[in-house]
Amino acid sequence: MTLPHPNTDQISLPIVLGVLGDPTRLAIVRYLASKEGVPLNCSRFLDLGSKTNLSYHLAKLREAGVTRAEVVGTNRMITLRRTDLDARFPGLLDSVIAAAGDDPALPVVGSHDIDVPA
Amino acid sequence: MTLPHPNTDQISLPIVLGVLGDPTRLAIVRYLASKEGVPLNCSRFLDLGSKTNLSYHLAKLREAGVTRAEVVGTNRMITLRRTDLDARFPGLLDSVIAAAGDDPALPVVGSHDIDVPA
DNA sequence: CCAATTGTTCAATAACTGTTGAACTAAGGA
DNA sequence: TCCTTAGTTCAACAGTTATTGAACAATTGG
Repeated sequence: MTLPHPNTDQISLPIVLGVLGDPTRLAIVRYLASKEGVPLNCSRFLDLGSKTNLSYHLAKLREAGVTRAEVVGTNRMITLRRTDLDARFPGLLDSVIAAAGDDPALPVVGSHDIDVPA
Repeated sequence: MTLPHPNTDQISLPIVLGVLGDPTRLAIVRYLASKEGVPLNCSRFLDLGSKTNLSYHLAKLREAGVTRAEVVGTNRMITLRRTDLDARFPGLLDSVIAAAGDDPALPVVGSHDIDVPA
């Protein structure tokens, strides 16, 4: 009942870069990074596309080794494989997330989230 | 007779990542980084593919803002746009080059150079 | 059990990508 | 001038990618 993930040492640089070379997936990664530690289910990303389309993009990210998906009931809890990526490609994820962080051209997840004042 | 290049602020993160998500182009960038400062003409990369194919990949890199191509006679002198990329996406190029630096899966430029280990 | 929720799989499709060979342009040197 | 060198452009092609709706599977709650 677990989903296939590459081992850390199987993660390929060109594949990771290719997978990140898509605005939808970059937006997913940016959102995951902003909620690090919090496992999110797929529906969290529905702002970015249809259910089917998200399933496709999340599978790409998982197969590339960028994300991990854990099956919990009917949910797949998605997390960034930060530790693994940092070990394999030091600094890469940080610089990508920083660059994506203020890119207004990327689509946004949770634009209608409730703004919680401090 | 100058070739079109994007301005620094026009360089797009997903486009750069997408362009780097190809082994041939990563090999080109890795080689350019290893010869930084030295302008190289296109023929330098013929190990990686046919003349036509190289023209295609080098155009992709140039249009994405990763490389600069200067016309000098019948040659195009290719350089990495390191300063521009560092300004736009701090740390990104360094981490990509470092990650590519020891990737045995990438094709190699200049395998006939003085490269032979004892 | 039944129904709702969560997400995947499938087939179809349109668009894009990488690769090729032939033909082309442009500059430089004999 | 003619030939060579350096590189581009073009049309064609096979393969891949992103997207969609319909159908499917699995789990959970009533």
